[in-house]
Amino acid sequence: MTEKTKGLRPAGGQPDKRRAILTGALALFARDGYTRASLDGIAAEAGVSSRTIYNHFRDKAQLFEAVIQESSGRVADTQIAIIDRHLSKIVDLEADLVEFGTAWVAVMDSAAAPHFALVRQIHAELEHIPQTAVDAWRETGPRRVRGELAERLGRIADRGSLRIPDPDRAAVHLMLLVSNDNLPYGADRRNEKELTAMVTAGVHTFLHGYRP
Amino acid sequence: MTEKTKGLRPAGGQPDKRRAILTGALALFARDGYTRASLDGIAAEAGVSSRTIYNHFRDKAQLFEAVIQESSGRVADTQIAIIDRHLSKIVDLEADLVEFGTAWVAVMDSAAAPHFALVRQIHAELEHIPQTAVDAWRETGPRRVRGELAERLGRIADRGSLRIPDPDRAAVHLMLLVSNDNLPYGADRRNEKELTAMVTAGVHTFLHGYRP
DNA sequence: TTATCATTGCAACGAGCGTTGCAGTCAGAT
DNA sequence: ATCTGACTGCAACGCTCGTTGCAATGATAA
Repeated sequence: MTEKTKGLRPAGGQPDKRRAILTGALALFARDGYTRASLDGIAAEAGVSSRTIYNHFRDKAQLFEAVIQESSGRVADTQIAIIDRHLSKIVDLEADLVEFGTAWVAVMDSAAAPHFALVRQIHAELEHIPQTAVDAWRETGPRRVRGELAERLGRIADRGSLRIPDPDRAAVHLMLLVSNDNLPYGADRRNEKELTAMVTAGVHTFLHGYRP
Repeated sequence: MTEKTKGLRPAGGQPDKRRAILTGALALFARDGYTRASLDGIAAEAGVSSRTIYNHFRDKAQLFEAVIQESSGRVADTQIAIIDRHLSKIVDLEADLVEFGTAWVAVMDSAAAPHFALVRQIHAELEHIPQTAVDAWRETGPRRVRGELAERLGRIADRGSLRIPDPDRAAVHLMLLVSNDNLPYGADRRNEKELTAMVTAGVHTFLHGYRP
């Protein structure tokens, strides 16, 4: 509303409105969850009439699934970029892994923080989301990222720097260790120093667990 | 309703009713989450009039917090029992850790499955639960378990079987690795063989990461 | 028996929410 | 200028839910 519309508009609603809706819906779904988040709240957050949402999405459920898909794809791209940037050319394996882990937790805690709050909502709502949507999300999100990371680790193992019997499992282990999976086991909120200490310790454990 | 009341009854409602309410509320809160779960549904699940719930608990929020506390304490006791049973007397460290991990994931997947579904709901609802309740839960639940496991690991390290700079971190790493943290990274549902493979691989990584 | 008390069923309230219809407005395309 | 289509504000619907009040029931303790 506060901005002027510019450019052509394809069929099915204006794309900037759609993007605004998706962004606002991500924010509210992430914070409040599917049931608690209201369409009026989403509309307000997006700066859009609540009636417009029904111009772009069939109902609340489909909006939720669209938000999941959109956010998952975007974040997966970001994570894969981090993987490519830090794990393509290896010079010092431990140092490169630490830098990878640092970038990993940084993006999880800042830019992609709403997305991972949404992921917690998804995990809580799993019984109420149609299986097809869950499968689609897993495929375009975590599975794709895990596959990319597993491939990189496998390539490093081929060069002899690691011994990895199961690349998928190694990828999961590395992600778990460097991110502490969002403090589930009673950890406090971390400052900068504790954060790098966590990443370093995780990389250390991973490295000695998979080093030949 | 269907059972006869027996024994004395202390002030504030009958204890079997209270337990039935807590059990039913755990089941529904775990499956549906705080907002979606209705008091009528909980009352039906518990075999109790919805009016009776207000005899035992002030409102829905306090019932939720009571369920969290009750379930967390019970499950923490179970987990600590597993820790004591498998990590007190060490004969073969790797074998004992694998047995520990096997019992760990078994209880998470069966007896305590509703509790960990509830934990996922807590993680999703964190912004809507009073800080005091969150702190109380962390203390009687994950923190207490982590402390117990850290102490055991530290004692093993004192005997020279492990080299552990930070026992708390080591405890978190071990729990993450043996449980894969409830398949967040795109893992499929596991059968029995994959489950032991997961535990074994996790123990292997942990052990080589922390072995001197 | 009588008194106490937890439990129950029912009715009611007020609020919030998803969803739809309708009329009006505004910007771009012909 | 006219037409098209998207957006908006408003009102309304039906529904669910948390919560409370009230009268009735049944069991226990004196």
